[in-house]
Amino acid sequence: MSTNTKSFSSSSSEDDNELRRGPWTLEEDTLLIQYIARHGEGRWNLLANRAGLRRTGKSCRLRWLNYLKPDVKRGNLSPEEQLLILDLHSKWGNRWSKIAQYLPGRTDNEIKNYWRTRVQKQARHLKIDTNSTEFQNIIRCFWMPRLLQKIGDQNQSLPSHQNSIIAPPPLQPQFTVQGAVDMSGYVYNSDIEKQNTACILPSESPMEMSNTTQISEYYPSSPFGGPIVHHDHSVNNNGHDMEVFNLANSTPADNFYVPESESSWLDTDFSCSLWNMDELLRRC
DNA sequence: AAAGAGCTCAACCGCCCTAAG
DNA sequence: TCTTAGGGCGGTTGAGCTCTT
Repeated sequence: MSTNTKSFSSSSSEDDNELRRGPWTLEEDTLLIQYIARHGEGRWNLLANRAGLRRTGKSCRLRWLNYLKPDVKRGNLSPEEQLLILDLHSKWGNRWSKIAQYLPGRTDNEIKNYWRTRVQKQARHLKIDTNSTEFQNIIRCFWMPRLLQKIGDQNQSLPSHQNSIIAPPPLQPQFTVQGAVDMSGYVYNSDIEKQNTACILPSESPMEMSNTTQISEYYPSSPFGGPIVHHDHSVNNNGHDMEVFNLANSTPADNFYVPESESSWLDTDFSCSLWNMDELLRRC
């Protein structure tokens, strides 16, 4: 959206010394860009004066960083970026600027807006607090896997090399929990707080989930697009040590085999750190 | 076609931290 | 040590756009 088309609140009769507020004009943008091109960023109050802008230093800084800076990326967030935001927010909370450091070209303002308009909206619809364990589980169990599927779909158009990881089968909805439909099309339980489990369990699983050992092996989200119910070690035909990951509702043919030497790319708690997933997807 | 509701996102506010004097 | 200015950051607002009825 171009703010240059918005109405301007200041009148032509306003005091010349009065600071301007509201949408920036094309002329102001040009002044700011030209000044920074010549003198660089920083000392924003001084910059505002010397550039001839009747704006506060803060306003200039914000306009530059969030809109005018050449490397600012426009347009919708990609699934990868959305996934990273969800993952990093689960770790750091509302540390928007810190999260933005991991999304080149995206501003903290943009990420904050995404969180408030997309993520918080879902929580409101479900009447769940975004900081609650329930909502975190929904993100981990349904939203993130769905984004991973989208990323996988995108990557399927690329040449694949069946090397270290066996390509996953198309992710089918593995949960039959009754409830609302989230923005990614999955069905989840809107009354989740009534569940006693810490995470949403698949309704059907090839693994018996009742004993303590196997439940301790259950990870609701994984880089492979679904919950991991078991993992083990094996040796392949070439004599290489492999880690074997079993997903819910999978057959042995669907297992994911990751060389031991590569498994360090996985988070120990399978919390879907994007850098690890990115690397895994690249290697698929 | 019109009106109202809902959504998006640029911009502002106010608090906090840090460095310089 | 205290004061002050600059800058960073998270929260909030509201104009304009889009969607729905």
